[in-house]
Amino acid sequence: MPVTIKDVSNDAGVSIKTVSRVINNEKNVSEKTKEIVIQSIQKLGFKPNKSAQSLRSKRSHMIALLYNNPNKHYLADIQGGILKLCKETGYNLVLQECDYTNVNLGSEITEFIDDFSIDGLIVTPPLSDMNEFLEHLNQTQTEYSIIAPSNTRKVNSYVSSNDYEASYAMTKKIINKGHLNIGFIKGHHKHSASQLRFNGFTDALKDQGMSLNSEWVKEGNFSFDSGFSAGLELLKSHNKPSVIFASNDYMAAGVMKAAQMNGINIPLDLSLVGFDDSPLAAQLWPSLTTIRQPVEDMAYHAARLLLGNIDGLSEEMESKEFISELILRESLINLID
Amino acid sequence: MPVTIKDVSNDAGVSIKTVSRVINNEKNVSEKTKEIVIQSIQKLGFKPNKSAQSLRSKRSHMIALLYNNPNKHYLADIQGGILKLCKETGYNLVLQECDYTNVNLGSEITEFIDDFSIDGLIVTPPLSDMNEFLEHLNQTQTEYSIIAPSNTRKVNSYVSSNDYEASYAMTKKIINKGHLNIGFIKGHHKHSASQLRFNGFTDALKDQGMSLNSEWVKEGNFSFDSGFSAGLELLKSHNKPSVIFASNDYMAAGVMKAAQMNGINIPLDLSLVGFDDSPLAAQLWPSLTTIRQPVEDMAYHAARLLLGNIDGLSEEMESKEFISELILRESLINLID
DNA sequence: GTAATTACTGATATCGTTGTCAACGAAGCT
DNA sequence: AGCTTCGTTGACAACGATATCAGTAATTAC
Repeated sequence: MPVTIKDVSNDAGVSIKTVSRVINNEKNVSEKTKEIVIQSIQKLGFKPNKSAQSLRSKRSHMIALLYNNPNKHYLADIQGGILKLCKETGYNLVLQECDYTNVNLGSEITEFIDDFSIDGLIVTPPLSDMNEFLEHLNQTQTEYSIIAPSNTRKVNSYVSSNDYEASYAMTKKIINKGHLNIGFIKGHHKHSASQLRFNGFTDALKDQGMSLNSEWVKEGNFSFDSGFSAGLELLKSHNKPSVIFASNDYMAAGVMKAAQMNGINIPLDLSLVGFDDSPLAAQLWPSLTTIRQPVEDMAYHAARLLLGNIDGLSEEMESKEFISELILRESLINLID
Repeated sequence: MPVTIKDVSNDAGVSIKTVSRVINNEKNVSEKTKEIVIQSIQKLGFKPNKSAQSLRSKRSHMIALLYNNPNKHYLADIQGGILKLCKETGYNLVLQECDYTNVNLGSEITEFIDDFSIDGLIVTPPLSDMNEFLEHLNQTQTEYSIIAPSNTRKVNSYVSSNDYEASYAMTKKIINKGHLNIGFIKGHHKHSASQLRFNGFTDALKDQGMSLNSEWVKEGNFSFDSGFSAGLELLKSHNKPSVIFASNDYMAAGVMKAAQMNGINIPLDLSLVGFDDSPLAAQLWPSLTTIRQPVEDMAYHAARLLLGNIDGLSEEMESKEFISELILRESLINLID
C-alpha cells in the first residue's frame, strides 16, 4: 500500500538506484535528474522505509540516552534538549537506564546497540566518568558524545559546564557578603561535578585568605535526604557556620528543612546556597540562591555533536563548555551594612 | 559477522523456516526439532535481527510514549514503569512529545508510527481525554493503551486511578478533623483528574451536610505558580478557610509559600492538603498531607495491556483501576481535642 | 486396506532499501 | 584518431528475517 522507492523510480523514469542516490544526497547525480526525482518524491509523498534502510545500511536513525541518575528534573531537561534536535532531524530517542556498578555494562550496551542498530549514544553523569566504559565504547567503534565529563582530554565529543569557575565565583560572592564561617556539602563522590564544585569552593577560600574548616564540610550524594542529614549534623554543634553552600539544590532544600525543624531562621540565622537552579529553588521560602546551568542547551549541543559524528556533516561541531549563571535570591543575606 | 538465522539452520540441520517457527513460538514444530534448534541458537548465541524482522513483519518491538505534561516527576514515574516492562520483554521505548492543541496531531502521530513501524502507543493525560484523537487512533487501527482517561467507556485498554474516591475520602478525613472552612484549588481544566478530584470534594461536603463556599474555590493549572497565585487570593480575604485542599502537591507548595510570605503559620493557622505524593511533599516543612497514587505501577500495567494487545497474548489483560492511599503528614492538624 | 485428514518440514518468494559493478557517453590528453 | 579518465546511470545481488505453499510422513476415518 505505501509508496516505495520503486514507485518513484517508475514515475520519474529512472532506476531505483538513482532515486536512492537522491534520497541519500550522494554525489554524481545530474541536477536535471535530481530535480525530476525530487518532483516525483513529493508528488507521490514517498518516505523511505526505515526498517529497510536500517537492514541494508545498518543505520536506524535512533540514538540512545544512557543514564543512571535519580535527579528527575535533570534528566527531563536532558531529554528535552535531545528531543528538540531529534524533532529537527527526524531522529528518534530511546531511553536506556544503566547501572553504573554493573560490571558487564559495556557488553550489555554493545548488545543493545547491535540489537536495535542504535546509531549512537549520549552518555550522562555519572556514566560519563567511567573511563573503562568509555574505553569500551572506543574499542567497539561506538559513536557517542558525553555530557559533563571530568576528564575531557580523552574524549572527542563532549559538552561541559564551568562548575569549577561557577563554584569559585559563588564562594567569592558569599565572602563578599561578609560571611566568614562557611559550611559546604559535597555531592556524590562518583560525579565529577562534586569534585569540581568543591575545588572551586576551596580555591576561592584560599585566594581570599581564608582557611577551610573541615568540620564544616560534609559529604552528601545529591539527594534531599543526604542534605537533610548533613544539615542536622552541621547545625547541632555550638560552633555553627553562618552560611551553608550545598552542591545542589536538593541538598540545600534538605538543609532548609533541617534548619526549620530546629527553629533556625533562614536567612537571618543561616544563609543557604544551592547549585543547579532546580524548579524547587524558586519554590522554597525563602527562595534559594543558586547557580543555573543551561542543561537543556547542553544536551541539545551534545546531540548535535553526536549526529555530526554519525552523519559526518561538513560543518564540524566542536565540543563546548557552557557558562553557568549565579542566581541571587533570598536565602543568602548580606552581613555587612 | 553476526550470526544469522541461516547459520542456526545449518547448525541444526533444519530449514530456516523451522528456525523462524521456533523463534516465534509458532505451533506445528515437534518437540524434538524444537529442542535441537534451541540448542543451536544458544550455542551460536543467535539473536534475530530486529530490522529484518521489522521489515518483513511490520513489527519493530518499539512502543512510544505520547505526552504533553509539564510535570517532570510524573513523567519520570511513567517512564520508569514502562521501561521496567520493556526490560522484561525486550521492547524499547521511544518518547514523543505532543502538543495537544495541534490540530494535525492525529495525522502526525500516524506518520510517526508508519515511519518507525511503532507497534503501539501509551497515551497519557491530557492527551488521554482528547476524544477525537483517540477516535483517530481507532480508525487507523493503532494499538494503544491509556493512562487515566476520564471516560473509560469507549476505550478498550486503560488504567485509571480512583481520584474521585480518594478525594472524597480525604475530604471526609479533613472534616473529621474538625475543619469547617475548606478551600479548594482545582487543577487544569483539560485534565479529567481535575474534575474527578473536585467532584469527590463537593460530594463529600454534601454528604457531610456542609455547603460549598464558592469564594473558597479557585482554579489553577497544576503548576506551582498557579497554586501560589490562588493561595494569595484565598489568604488575602478576612474570611479565610482553615484548610486548603489543592488538587496536586505543586499547587499546595505554592500555597505554602504564599502563606509563609504572609506570616501565616502552617499548620497552626492554616492546614494544607495536596495530591499525588510528589517527592516534594515529604521535603517541605511542614511535610504535606497528600494522596499517593501508584503511578509507576499504573504505567507498568498500561504497558502490559498494550503489549498484550500487540502480541495477542493468551493471558488476557484487563483494564484496571488503581487505588490511592491517603498520606497523613504534618500539614493537616486536628482542630478537635 | 484405502482415503482423508492432520502434523510437520522446507524451497523459495518477498519486504524495501543500499551496495557492487559494469556500461555508457562526453571530455581530456597525446 | 585512439586511449584514458570522469561523471552519470542502471541491472542485479544482498541485507536477514517472515510468508506462502507444496510436499512428506503420520494419524484417523470408514
